[in-house]
Amino acid sequence: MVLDERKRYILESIIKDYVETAEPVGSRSIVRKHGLNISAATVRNEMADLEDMGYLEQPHTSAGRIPSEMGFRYYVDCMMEKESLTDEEVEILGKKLQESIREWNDVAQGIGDFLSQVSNYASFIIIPSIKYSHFKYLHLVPIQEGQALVLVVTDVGLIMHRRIDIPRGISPEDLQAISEVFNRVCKGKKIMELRRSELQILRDDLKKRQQVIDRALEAVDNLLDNTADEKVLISGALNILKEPEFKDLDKLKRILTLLEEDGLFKGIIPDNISQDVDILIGKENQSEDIQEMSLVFTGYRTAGEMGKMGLIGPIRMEYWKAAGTLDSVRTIIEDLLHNRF
Amino acid sequence: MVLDERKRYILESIIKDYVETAEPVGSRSIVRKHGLNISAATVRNEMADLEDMGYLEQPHTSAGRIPSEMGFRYYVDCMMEKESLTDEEVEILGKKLQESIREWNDVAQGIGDFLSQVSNYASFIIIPSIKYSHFKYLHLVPIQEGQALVLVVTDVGLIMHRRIDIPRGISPEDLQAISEVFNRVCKGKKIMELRRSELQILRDDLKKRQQVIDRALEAVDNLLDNTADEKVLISGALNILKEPEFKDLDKLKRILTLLEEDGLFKGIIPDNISQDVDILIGKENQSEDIQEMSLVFTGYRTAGEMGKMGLIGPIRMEYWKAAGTLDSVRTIIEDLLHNRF
DNA sequence: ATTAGCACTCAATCGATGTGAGTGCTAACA
DNA sequence: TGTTAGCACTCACATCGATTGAGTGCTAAT
Repeated sequence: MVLDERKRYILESIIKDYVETAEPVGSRSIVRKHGLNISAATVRNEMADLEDMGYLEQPHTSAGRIPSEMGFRYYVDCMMEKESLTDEEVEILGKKLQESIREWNDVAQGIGDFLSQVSNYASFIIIPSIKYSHFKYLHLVPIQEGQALVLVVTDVGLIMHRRIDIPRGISPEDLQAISEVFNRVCKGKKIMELRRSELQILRDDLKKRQQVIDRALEAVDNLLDNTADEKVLISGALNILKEPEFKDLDKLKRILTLLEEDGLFKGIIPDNISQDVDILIGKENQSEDIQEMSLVFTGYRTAGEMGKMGLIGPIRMEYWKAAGTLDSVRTIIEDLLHNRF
Repeated sequence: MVLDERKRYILESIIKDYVETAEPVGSRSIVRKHGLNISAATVRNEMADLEDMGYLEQPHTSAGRIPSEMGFRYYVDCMMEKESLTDEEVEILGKKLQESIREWNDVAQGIGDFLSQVSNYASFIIIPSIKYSHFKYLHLVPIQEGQALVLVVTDVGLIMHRRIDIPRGISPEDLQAISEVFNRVCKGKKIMELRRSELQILRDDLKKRQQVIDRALEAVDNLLDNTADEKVLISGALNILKEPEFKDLDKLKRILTLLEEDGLFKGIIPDNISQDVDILIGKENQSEDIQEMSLVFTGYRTAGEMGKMGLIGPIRMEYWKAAGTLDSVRTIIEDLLHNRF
């Protein structure tokens, strides 16, 4: 559907005003605020047209208009210009990342915090499952008599550990030797292939140290069970308290619960995701739970796998800023991942 | 102040009713619900007395009475019987703990979750700073050419790690040797004494491996900076959404923010804390931010240090259940800590 | 095609009124 | 002297109608 210049301008004005104030926008206030040299009556006619076409709606007869979800969709598809991070904001993020040169988990948390602070919406960032990353290194470290640490390192530099009990009398050299066997067998395998059953071969190989290997295998199993899933980090959930549309306690409760309970959240993010910024407005969301919210999200590439991140806000959302921010942040962190890890 | 039997019974009735319903309690409903064989008028006289003494108050002239903070205090001090966990609940906790035989951090999180679920209030659990625990073991583990892992183990079994860059040409044997020097010098020191300046001695000792030691020292510094403070875990913050006293959005926002932002929370928990269950009701709290809430908390002993945990709810709180729960959980986790770590 | 003018709509606000749960006081009673 | 029935009084809360005002749609003039 093609709109003429003036209709586009009016639609945009209404969207900007409505996003800012959360109030229906009237014809008078448009001419006043946006310096049009046509009369309110003309605007009214145009608005009536836009409503017929489905881009606007009226809460009730004597109120102004608000953009419909379709109106937002049109704006996002045909008119929006993404607003990237300012230099200042980029600098802030840079500093934040420099402070935490630590594990990627921490970095991700930092990025999530940044996203929610700069946008004033709730942010999420999903770290891809380690299942598909590659095993690099296993080390058995003696901790004290009777205990050792199983240390697993992956190719993206993720480090996981578990403590195990070992029989007395196993020397550090024994542990070293066992580690070496592990590494020989597992080199380059995918993490998800380190399953116990497939490593039984080791056990048969080295009868004598059977018990240590058994324990180590258990630890690896355990690590996989507990960390293999993708990880969801939410930041700034309380930002939604700022939005007037959630002054209703029940709504608020539903949404906060959705954001706080790990399990619930995963369901609302689409599976197939690209490196473009994608937008789902209100009922466009598959999951009913967030059909009164909008989702702006993108994928980021990390060592072969695809992570996801995005922002969650009201339908009346600053899509231009949200989309621009995500664009900027994605390129920044992909650079970072490429250079640092 | 001593109250006669009947006044005590009436006070208790009012507290139980008010905690349950959050509504002012009238004289009629007391005789009705609690099967007293005196008339409402008599109860009214008693209530007037209790109000004069400060144990009750009236929101307005024509409403029923609600317990004052002083009334709750009297109840807690002189009448309350703690209600321990049921056998069922103990079993649930046991199962939960068995599932997570992992790090103490995870166990603590599990306990926090349990507390908030079983009580329907927000829970907190504070893991004491590792500053005062003792260094047990340091290990430098080669990860790949040019990188090593600094592994620090404390006497309570906490394991921390940081990755460092090392010059090419350092062999695993070199790392082993350096580790041994570290361990010799640091054995039995408190973690907070592992500060860089005090370990310079190492550096002078081994000119040749200077750079590795430098990096390792940096890593240790870094670990201390980032993990040395006590750690606060909050669970079930959203439980406060259930309480009618927080239907006011502003209040709600203040309190949720307090619970979600790490820094803010520490200020509201008293410093000196014993292994008894302690209760702070409303304005008894030092911190203004939670003077419209109550705090029920206790200390737990872990390897020499004192951790803290507790529940946060409205003034109209089920103190008996909260206090009993904390009592039970404390003994359970002290057993656990004693046996397992 | 645009605009001024005007009647119309309807949410929101305000005030008056009624209702009811609960109290305090008094006088009678055991 | 403690207890109780009776009754007038208070006050939050709900309900109803009137008023207000921002905004619309329609019509007729430009």
